[in-house]
Amino acid sequence: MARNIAFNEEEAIQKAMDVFWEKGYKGTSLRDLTDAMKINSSSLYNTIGDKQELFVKCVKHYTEIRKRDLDKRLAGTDSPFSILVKYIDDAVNVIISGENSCMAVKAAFEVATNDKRVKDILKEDSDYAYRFLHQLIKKAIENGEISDEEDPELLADYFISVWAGWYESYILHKDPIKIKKMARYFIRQISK
Amino acid sequence: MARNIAFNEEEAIQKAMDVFWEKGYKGTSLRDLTDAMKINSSSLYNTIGDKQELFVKCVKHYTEIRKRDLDKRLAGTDSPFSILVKYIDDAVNVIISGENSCMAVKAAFEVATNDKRVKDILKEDSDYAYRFLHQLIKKAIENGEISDEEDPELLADYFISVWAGWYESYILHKDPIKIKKMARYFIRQISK
DNA sequence: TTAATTCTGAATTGTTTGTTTCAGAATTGC
DNA sequence: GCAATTCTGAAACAAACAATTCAGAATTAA
Repeated sequence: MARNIAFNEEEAIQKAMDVFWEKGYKGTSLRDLTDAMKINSSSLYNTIGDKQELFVKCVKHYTEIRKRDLDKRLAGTDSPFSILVKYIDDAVNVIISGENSCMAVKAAFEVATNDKRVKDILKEDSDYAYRFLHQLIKKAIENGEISDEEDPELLADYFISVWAGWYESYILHKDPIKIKKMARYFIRQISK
Repeated sequence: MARNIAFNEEEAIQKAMDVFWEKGYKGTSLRDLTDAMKINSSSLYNTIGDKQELFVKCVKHYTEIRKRDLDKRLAGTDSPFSILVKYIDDAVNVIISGENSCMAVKAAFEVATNDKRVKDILKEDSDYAYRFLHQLIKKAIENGEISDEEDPELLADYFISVWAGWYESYILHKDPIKIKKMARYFIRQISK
């Protein structure tokens, strides 16, 4: 019988993800990847596949982490509105404290236009965030914390868009106050 | 005395810009560029410079076109508020009718993090749009078309962010209605 | 026409790219 | 321990990459 694979695939993908996240798809060479993953290219090709395949797996990994995060936020006993506010606060803190932008946003602009698989994964990720926001907003409206004149579907889409734009703003201006103000404005607007 | 350059530099940069716009910086090879520009690589290196230099010139060219567009919008006799609404409408139409995203947004995510020159050009471009929006909103508040409780600086930043996010939304969902709804929501919110 | 200068195009540079090969080390079940 | 199987690592692959070279064509002003 055969021996087992000597490297931990999930750990390796995590390492590869970090490199792709920083350098982008085209900006990352296979040597960058194998160096970070600490495996030989033959092992990579025998187990995971080629560069594209690896990238797809990294994006999938990235979105799975985000999915788990959203699930955890729903698991608590906080009110829908306070979950929402906490989520927005945390999103702002991730933007203004991280060196890098969101990998999903970067990949959307660089890769999703050419690679259907990546696009579908990111679309699924976006839809998941949409449903997360949508249900919270809907419940918050029922609780009377958000005005019933607001459209939960629209607001969910709207937040996802502003949030992506905040990353671009922060790349260019590196101004935390700007982002914080916009977040506060968004919350104030939807608050009854 | 010496002969003149046989190719039109601005035309060549326009062609190069189209390629960079579509394929990104890393995704564009020098062959792609010289093919589109219809010049030899030696001519390119003798007149414009290397790939980076060319990209910087292309981004600059892109932002100059946008600058001229904003200036033209201010030149008319329309009210500040209607200039604003028309600008937003046009922005939406560009997003939902174009195959590609905004080059400035794409470049911000792919290149601006590594290349200071590109970042500075894009920052300047963003600041120009900011001033454009800011003055229109301010005047619209003075005219009573926008509530004086709104903060023109915040709203200008806010629109620039949502607008960038709309591009990501459209890449993933290709849903014109989504974008139109969000634009209408933004206009309705600021309308007195 | 001429001499000075500059631009052009084909060929080529060394490097880096993604990918494959294959001999041998490692691990397994029996 | 052994045979079967599979993983590993160094080396090598062709292709693509950005960039350079240089001889000669083209253009200029006198």
